[in-house]
Amino acid sequence: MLDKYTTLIKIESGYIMNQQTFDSVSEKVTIDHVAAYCGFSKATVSRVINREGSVKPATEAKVREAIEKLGYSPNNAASALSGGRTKTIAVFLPDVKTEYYATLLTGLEEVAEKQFFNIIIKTQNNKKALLDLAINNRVDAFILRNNGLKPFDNDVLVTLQRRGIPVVFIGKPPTESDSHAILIDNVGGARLMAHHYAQHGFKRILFIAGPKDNLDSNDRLYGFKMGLSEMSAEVEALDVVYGDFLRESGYEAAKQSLETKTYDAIFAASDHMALGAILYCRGKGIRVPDDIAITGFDDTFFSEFLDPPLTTVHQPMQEIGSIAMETVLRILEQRDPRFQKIILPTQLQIRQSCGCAHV
Amino acid sequence: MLDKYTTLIKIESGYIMNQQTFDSVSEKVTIDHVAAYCGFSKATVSRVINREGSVKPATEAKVREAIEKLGYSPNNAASALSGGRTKTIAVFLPDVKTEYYATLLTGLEEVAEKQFFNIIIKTQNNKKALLDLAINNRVDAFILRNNGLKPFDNDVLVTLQRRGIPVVFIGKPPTESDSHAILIDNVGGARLMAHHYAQHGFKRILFIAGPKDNLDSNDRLYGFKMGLSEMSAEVEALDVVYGDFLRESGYEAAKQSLETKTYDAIFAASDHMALGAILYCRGKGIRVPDDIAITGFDDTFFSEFLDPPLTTVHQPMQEIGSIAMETVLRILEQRDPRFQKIILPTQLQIRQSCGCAHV
DNA sequence: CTGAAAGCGCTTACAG
DNA sequence: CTGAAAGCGCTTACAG
Repeated sequence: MLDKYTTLIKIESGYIMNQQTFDSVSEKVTIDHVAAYCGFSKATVSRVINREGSVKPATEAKVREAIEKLGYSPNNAASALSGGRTKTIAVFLPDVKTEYYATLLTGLEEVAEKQFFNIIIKTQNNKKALLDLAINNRVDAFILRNNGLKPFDNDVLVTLQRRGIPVVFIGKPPTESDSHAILIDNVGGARLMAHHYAQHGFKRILFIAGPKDNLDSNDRLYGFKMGLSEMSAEVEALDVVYGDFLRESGYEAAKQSLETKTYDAIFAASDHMALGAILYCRGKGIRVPDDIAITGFDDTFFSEFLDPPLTTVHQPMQEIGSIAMETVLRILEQRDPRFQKIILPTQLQIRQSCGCAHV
Repeated sequence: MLDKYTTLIKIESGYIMNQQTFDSVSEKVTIDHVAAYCGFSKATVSRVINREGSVKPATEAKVREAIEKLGYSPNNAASALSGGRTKTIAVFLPDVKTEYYATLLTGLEEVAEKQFFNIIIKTQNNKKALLDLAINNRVDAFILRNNGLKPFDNDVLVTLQRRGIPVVFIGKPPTESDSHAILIDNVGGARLMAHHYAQHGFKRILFIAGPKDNLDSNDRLYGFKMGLSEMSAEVEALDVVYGDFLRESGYEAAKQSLETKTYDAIFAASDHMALGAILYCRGKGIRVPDDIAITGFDDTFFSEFLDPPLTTVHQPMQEIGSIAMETVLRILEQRDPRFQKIILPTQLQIRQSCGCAHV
């Protein structure tokens, strides 16, 4: 032990060893080193690191000084193996490429990095992989995004619960129960859009929805109808076609619908589908917004730069990510999260594709 | 041991235990279990898992059967701690939000997932964090994206090398040495763009570059000039302004330059800057491409949907990611990667912003 | 409030 | 080709 300790000191001060200069940060410092350095046992060192609270302030101070001095940071694998924290969070996302999820991930990453947590991302809803992470204690908690289509296996959720592994959902959780979830106000955003539609006086409206039983899409339609009726809008037609949130399906939906019927406006449940509809109109020489208004939902990066710039419902994507991560970390620290479900506000982003003039 | 083994069998067949039904996948199976099941020692089991090759085929078969039967998968923390594989790769990216990196990450993720490797992503070029991952054996290898501005500390690289941890760079590595790198053909792509410019007969050209000493940007300018001279283009002016690859800087560059001078065409070193330039022109009533041609580099998602659709140089972003990951895994498996440096081709993507007609 | 000791689940010399 | 044993760096009862 003394040997190790002596060695350590040398390294720390950057001495020459074996004909090579070692940098303090480039060599392994273990809990034994800091224990030796401060004169307490490694159990005690472990306790101050894990904030067990049962350590005398004076000794805590000495331990912390040693940690600082030696540049010690715990080996996560060892902690994990002995049942402690892994300091890593598993994140399951449908993909990582569409701007929506990329931005979400940015929010997640940002706060994780700040708290010295690692993120492991998985893009396949793979039951085996998920369980593996949980069972082997590779991960302290999960953040799950349910894409609204194939929900997570219930027995997976049960396993996590039985093992006491915290889970935070992004979007509606598969079971109502007592799961934590970060949601956005789909209903409210669509409702605002409806109010705006009423002001424009649109009478024949096409709603391009997401997949038929997608919860987000359904909420948006629900809110839209609610808003329309609140304004006693004299709607002659409110037709609904189903897409899959992607551009291509928006194009197809517009094509199908506009070939047989005319509308004053299209409200798409995603900006990508709105883009598809705009592209269809552009190809057909139908002018937006002069001949038809087209609006979306999401306010993704490109919406602002479309021609015409897209009127849409803004949702705080990055914030969803950062709040989800904060919630998870708060649960892990036993600081009871203040809310079980957090609903983030959406807001109407008026640009020109609805027919409003450029200001 | 027998006890454990018996228990295991019960679980495996889904028996009722302690008034609760256990699912085989939801309980922990260790190397001891499979050793007991197949009658060999755990050392042997470990050997077949790690493909040490020194195992008799007959026993390997039995071990594999046991593994399969019990649904065993090794505990990564334990492997890591005892000096083995962690089955996780660290990925350092400047960000994860811009489409460029999001797509890269998708490629990375895709092949990692397929090979049952985990990815830990970091978006801060944080020396401490990087070393931590390496020193604590949290990670088998690194994939590093040098953003061309603040290169990775050389002593970090030295540390990795000394520990024998494989590193693959995306983009030019900071030191030429013998590092693995996945590159794209910046020079070739820009050269093709120059040829196209020559065909259009553009004489007064503005090049909106990236940061002054950014390698990608410099290569693009180099290739562009090369292409121009190859065609003996009669260029009256080739001015260069520097941006930072982002939209705003493209806008500013266009503003500065077009206020004092007129150009036939602008070639921006990124699509985002090209977008900025287009936005500036749109605001000023300068028609693209009628009054001025504007082209970019990257072929990001939105380029196709701009008005006019952007002529640009396509680079295979997702492929860069997947090849980088494949290269890393190949190195880890000791299968010598076929190439030290891999340069992926770029190609000219002609759309309308250069003045070519819609076909 | 603190320490000695066992144990987490692997891998890897070392024998044979 | 295979096994017994030590050890990786922590955490956590259990004592005191």
